[in-house]
Amino acid sequence: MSAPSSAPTLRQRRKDARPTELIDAALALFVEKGFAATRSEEVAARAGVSKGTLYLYFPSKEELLKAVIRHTLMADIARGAERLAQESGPTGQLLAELMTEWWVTVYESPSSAIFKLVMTEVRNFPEIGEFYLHEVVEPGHVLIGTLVQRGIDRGEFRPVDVDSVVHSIVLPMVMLCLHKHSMAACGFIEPHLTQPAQFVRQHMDLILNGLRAGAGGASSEAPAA
Amino acid sequence: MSAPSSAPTLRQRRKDARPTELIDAALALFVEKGFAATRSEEVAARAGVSKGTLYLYFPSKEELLKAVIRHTLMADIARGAERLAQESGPTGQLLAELMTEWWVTVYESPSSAIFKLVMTEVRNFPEIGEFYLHEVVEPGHVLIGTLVQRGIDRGEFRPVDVDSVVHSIVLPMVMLCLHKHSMAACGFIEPHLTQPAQFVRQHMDLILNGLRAGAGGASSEAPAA
Amino acid sequence: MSAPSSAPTLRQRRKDARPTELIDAALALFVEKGFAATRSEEVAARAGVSKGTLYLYFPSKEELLKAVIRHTLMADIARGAERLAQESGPTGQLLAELMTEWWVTVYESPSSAIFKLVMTEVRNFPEIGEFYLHEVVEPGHVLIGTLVQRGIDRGEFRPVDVDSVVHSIVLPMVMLCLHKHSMAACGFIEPHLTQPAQFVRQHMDLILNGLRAGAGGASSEAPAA
Amino acid sequence: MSAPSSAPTLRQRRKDARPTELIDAALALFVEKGFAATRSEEVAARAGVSKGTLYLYFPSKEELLKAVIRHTLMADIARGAERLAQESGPTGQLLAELMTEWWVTVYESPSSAIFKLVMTEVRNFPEIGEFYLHEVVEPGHVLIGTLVQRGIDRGEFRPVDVDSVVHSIVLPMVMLCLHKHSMAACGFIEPHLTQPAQFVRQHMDLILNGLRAGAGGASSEAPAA
DNA sequence: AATGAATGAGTCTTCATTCAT
DNA sequence: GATGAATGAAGACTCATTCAT
Repeated sequence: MSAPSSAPTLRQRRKDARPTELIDAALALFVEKGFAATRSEEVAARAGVSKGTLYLYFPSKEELLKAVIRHTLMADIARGAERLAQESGPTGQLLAELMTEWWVTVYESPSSAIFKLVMTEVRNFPEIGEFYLHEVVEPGHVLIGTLVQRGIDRGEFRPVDVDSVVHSIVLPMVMLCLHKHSMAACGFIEPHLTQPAQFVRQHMDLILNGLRAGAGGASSEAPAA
Repeated sequence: MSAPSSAPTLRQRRKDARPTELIDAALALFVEKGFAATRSEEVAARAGVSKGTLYLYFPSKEELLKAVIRHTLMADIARGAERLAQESGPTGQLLAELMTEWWVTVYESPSSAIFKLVMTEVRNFPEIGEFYLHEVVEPGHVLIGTLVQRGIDRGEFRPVDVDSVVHSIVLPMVMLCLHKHSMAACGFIEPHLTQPAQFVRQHMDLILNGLRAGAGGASSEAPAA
Repeated sequence: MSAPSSAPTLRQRRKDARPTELIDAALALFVEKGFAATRSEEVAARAGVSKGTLYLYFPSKEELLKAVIRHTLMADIARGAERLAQESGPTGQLLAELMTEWWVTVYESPSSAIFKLVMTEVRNFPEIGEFYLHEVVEPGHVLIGTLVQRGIDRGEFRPVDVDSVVHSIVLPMVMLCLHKHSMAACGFIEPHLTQPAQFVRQHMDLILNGLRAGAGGASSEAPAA
Repeated sequence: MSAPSSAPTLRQRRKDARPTELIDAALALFVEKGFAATRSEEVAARAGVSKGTLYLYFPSKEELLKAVIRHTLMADIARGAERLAQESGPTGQLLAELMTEWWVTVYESPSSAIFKLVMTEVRNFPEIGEFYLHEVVEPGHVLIGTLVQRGIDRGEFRPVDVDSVVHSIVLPMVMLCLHKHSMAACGFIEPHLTQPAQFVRQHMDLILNGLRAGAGGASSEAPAA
């Protein structure tokens, strides 16, 4: 209807950015107030558009939620895998570095919010869980698990239950992200839980020490169930 | 219709039981669907009463939420403290036993659901966070922290940052509870995350090994921040 | 079920008083908040009984309303008529005395509240209007009208439209009652409107002066329409 | 479907008209059934819109009530004052004309309904009373009082209590309005109370005659309190 | 494409009324 | 008779979604 020459550039740029802007706005609000308690008009307002525009890009609030999760994770999913490519030196050190760099990044990025969102909404939208499990949990678990196994194989680590160790390593990091978007976001701050770099380092130090080859079980009980 | 002998108390008995029945129903639903997405009528129905009856005992849905948290935690709060009274033997063993018994109990009890509920709702109802922080987080942290410090003082553990270790110990346990009521409740089960007894034992074994006196930091970096 | 000898006295007295107590409580609340905005439990509470007891005496809230109006008016209806019996002396003086004594009494009695109640609720419960019209408005109008006519017949008053004069006489008095239970009850007091005795005297003085025989129409216009 | 010429304003025109349409609908219903007994959906329906639309323009039923009173009075408030500007001729005539023209207008206009609404709802919403007192009662009282005083000062009227006379003049007019929206609206019609023009004229004739200079108090009692 | 007025299904909450005790 | 726990119909208000402009 108008001249196609120069106009499309600016308008096009905005148009392309819209979905992302809406997703970012939705992520922030869904994580803050929960999906059910967030009004779609709020999302639109935060993205600087009107209610109607939201429905131009997403057919419903629920689809917006799914888009939020898919889109936000895409960015950070691969990151960890890349890290692994640079394997070199002793496994412990690699593991410590991987966790530190990766998790601090995740903690600071919008991805950290996804953990809370998934936790909060899986039971209402199980598809979310499926996606999250296959795209995030499993690859991540395998990644860390592979490293731990390598350490055992090389004799750097004592023989332990790999899956269990992976959880001992990862769960606190996930918890940190959840905390950031729940208690911490309300001002209930505990120093250690809001300085992820420091905590990850100390946590990995403790874990790696616990993995050190040559040491038996620490307690008087056997490590196995 | 019924024997007149026990009749006089029947009504009263029901009345006394109502708040608890309603709270239990509410806990289950709030944790499953979230506070905002749970209709008050559903809560009433699950408790076996009508909509109106709910409002006979709680002035609003929001007050019901607060009652749920207060009431449910009360039961389990003291439990941990009691455990500590039985201190004896080496600190590591005590710590492992404490964590195992206490957390398996918490994990199986309704209290485990509270973690999710608090996480999910703090940002909408900050009073909840205050209560949770003072009544649960802080006492628990102090309890474990005291034990770790004792271990260090007695030379059983190497010197480490106590707060950080407490988090390394506790966060995975909390995460287990969250997982139970989110992913696991949807059927996305990871074996280790749904057998808390086994995991706690292996986790504590790893941690205690990492705390063993005589060992330096595992990684090339210094243990202190 | 119990001995009929002495017990019935006290209990019976209370029982007989109940309906009246409930009616008084209802009148006060219906006039204050309106019928629709008054909860039946409030009425019961104000009468010192429980919700259920109210329904022992009145089959529904609406029947209670009608009972309130019937019962409350009964007392004061006859009063005016009695006054008239004592006719003696000049009509003007009789009229002034009648209005002063009668209306000050009505203004102070619960009957004054009835005016507001009827006004407020007729449109929802027209039966009320019928009753009020036949039992209160018409007798009262006839009573005053008869006196005015007598004054004219005797040559004490100039010839005027009797019905119109009756309204000029009575409407301000009714208005005083309405004011008492609306604006004045909220603290918006205008001195003249809350000292009925004084106002009635001055009002009647003005009216009677206006009725004085020997005077033509006051304005330049003819008195007739 | 419609001509595209005037189209651009159609939507806007409707939007601008909505608040007034809603207020008119609300006035009619609140006066008919009372505020508490009127459902907000009824108001919307009478204005030809849906429930939701009402809340687009007024945040709550209570705010709608206040808007009704403010908005409806605005129109007629100034009217009386304007009338006074045309002062000329003898005070009595001016007063009679003022009352006749002004009150017949008020009686026929929606403002007449406001008297009932205020009376009915002040005790539940005292702010209404404040507004009504300052914007209607006091200005009106002063307006009439000034005229009466002028008549006394000029020797046209005998000395009387001005405030009392103002009430003798005004209260019946207000009562007429109340009657119109209560008993009369139910079909309980008394001829004089529904022909305001005629009544006002006769009423003012009576009053002005009663104010005539040169006449003493009519009754045997002194005119002063 | 963007807007925001309009809708009405859905939810919280109240309250007249019932009935077991 | 008296009570008050329980009910559920009804009403205020919200919000996802549509659609005329």
